[in-house]
Amino acid sequence: MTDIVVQRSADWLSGAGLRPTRQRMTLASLLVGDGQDRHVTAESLFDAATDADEKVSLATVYNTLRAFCDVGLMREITVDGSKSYFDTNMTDHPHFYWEDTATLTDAPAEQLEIRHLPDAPEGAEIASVDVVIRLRRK
Amino acid sequence: MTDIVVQRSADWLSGAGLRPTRQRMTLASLLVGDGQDRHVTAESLFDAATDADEKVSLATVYNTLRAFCDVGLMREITVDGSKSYFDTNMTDHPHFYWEDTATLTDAPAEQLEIRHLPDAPEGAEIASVDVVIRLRRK
DNA sequence: CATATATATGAGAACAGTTATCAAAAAGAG
DNA sequence: CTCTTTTTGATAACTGTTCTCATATATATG
Repeated sequence: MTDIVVQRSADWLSGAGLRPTRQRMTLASLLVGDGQDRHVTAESLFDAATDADEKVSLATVYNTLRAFCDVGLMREITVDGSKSYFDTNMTDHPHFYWEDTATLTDAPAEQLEIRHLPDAPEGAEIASVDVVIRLRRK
Repeated sequence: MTDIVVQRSADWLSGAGLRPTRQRMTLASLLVGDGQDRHVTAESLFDAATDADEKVSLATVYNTLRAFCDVGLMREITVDGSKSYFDTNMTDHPHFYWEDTATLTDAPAEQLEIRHLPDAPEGAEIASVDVVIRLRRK
């Protein structure tokens, strides 16, 4: 883990008021260490940590992903009934879901233009609008 | 179950080439018996059958919902990580997801106007576009 | 630096939703 | 009817996730 990765990870955590424990630093560096956004499942992040020879329990991966969401560092994306996906990109944007590999990537937000949205029914307000573009390999 | 409900349910099944067993007729009548579209989970449909004093096992509810999807009578909608939702409305349309009750309803398709959609990445094509409007009660 | 207090971790149990198993029952064909 | 195929359902198994709680770690305080 280079200095800049450590720095970025530490900043990311402290900016949200989270203590920089060894496990959180490990996961943070895997998530935002290179300054890029990332989409993970609990399992994929656990595997990534294991591959990097970092010991983090699966329970902690779950706890930590939830903690990151709670403090607004990540958001949960619902694309598939069976697994939860988490995204470090907090801006409002659509997603590509690759059906063959069950992976999630960002779709360019500037290419989505919604001209009109259904009105929220009486007594309700729109909390968010999720757009998932399902892709099939040609 | 009135004649028209029986008729509609039988037609719905036979149109898809499915045998009209007692269980399928029960579930079909609950789903499309009144000619309206419906959104269910396996559990909600099982409960509805139970409430109607019709004996259908939970396993059969799952089998049947999958069978209905396989033959194109229904589609599965992904809105929430924990449960699968099924919709009898096969047209392309957005959904309202009511966060407080975890229920799904149709949003008026004619009120959604997508002017431009991100291009599918090289080597991929768009299979479908899911739009879920999350609602919060005011 | 030492120690107290609050917080985080992890092994494994528990849990929810769903799928698989497979013998018994029911549907349709001949 | 009888035979063959399909469907059903009780229950076990499975998957992803959450819970439990003793132990370990981080930070605050003296």
